[in-house]
Amino acid sequence: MRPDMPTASDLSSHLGYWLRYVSNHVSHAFALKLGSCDVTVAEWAILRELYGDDHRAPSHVAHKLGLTRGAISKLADRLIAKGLATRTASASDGRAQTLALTAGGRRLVPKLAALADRNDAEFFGHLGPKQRSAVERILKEIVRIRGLKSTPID
Amino acid sequence: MRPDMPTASDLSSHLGYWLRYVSNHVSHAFALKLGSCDVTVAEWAILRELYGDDHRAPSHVAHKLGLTRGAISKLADRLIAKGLATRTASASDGRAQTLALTAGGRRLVPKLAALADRNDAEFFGHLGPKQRSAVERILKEIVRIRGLKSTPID
DNA sequence: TATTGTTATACTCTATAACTATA
DNA sequence: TATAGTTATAGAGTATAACAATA
Repeated sequence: MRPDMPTASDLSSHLGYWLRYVSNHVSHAFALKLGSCDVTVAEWAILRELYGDDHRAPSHVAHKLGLTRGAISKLADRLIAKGLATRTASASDGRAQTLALTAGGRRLVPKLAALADRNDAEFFGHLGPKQRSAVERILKEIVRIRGLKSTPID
Repeated sequence: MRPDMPTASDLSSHLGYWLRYVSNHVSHAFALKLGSCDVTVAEWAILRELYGDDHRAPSHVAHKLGLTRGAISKLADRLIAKGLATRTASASDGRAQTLALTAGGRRLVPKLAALADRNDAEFFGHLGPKQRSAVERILKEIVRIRGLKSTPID
């Protein structure tokens, strides 16, 4: 370091930086695993969402995942093309649609979840249960706080 | 939840999932702030790297940031086009290059760091100092462990 | 042959904005 | 007019692989 250099705060201290660094690598490793099932990380997020909460409006999924409706629309197209999900028009509201898993999609989710388990173990397996749950709690807390604060996404 | 549904491990328990969720939002919010200085998040990572460790080989930067040389090459092009960095041929090795900040680039880093500070505060400001340093330690530890394990990136 | 870097190509991810159809 | 959803467009981010120059 140069003694005459402005500190620029402490460059190594931004949590966002390390979060992005680690997240990029965790997601990339996971993407390689999911690739063996021809599914991407973003697709997995939707499958996972629909698995617990089937027949949902695209806008609901968008809100849950923190994405725009346009993004969900495109991802849903891919899932449908792969035979993993369906899109159904609502009977009561001509504008509304519903997303759901096909039988194949539903069967696939536990397999993908096993890959997610393995990926998690590779990156976080060394953490003790207390550390692990502390991280999980902190992340979910941020989502909660930001979720309340956030203006509608589009 | 459907009582007959296979558990698929616990879908809400993948740290990688929450990490990606939070990281995406933190990075997006940061990108909006950096946009006011016409800098992207990936460009910031390089500027930040060169600020503390100037005149570095692209391959060194790639290794530090966990990216490929091709990715650095493209990002460096953009930084050079913006007048924030320079690329210099090595005298001793005809293949080697060196990246460094321009005076303007060096002046810009503290401003960007202030934006990073602000972004961090928005997302992590509610954490106590102990929580904060715990998260930081855990993230850096993962980088350390994975760094040792990882095969060269290309 | 091995290494440093660049370039060409291709995808995913995601947003914004315009648009369609319905309410 | 407002809302649900789709589509068009665009750009960031990144990888892989082929390539050129040098060692």
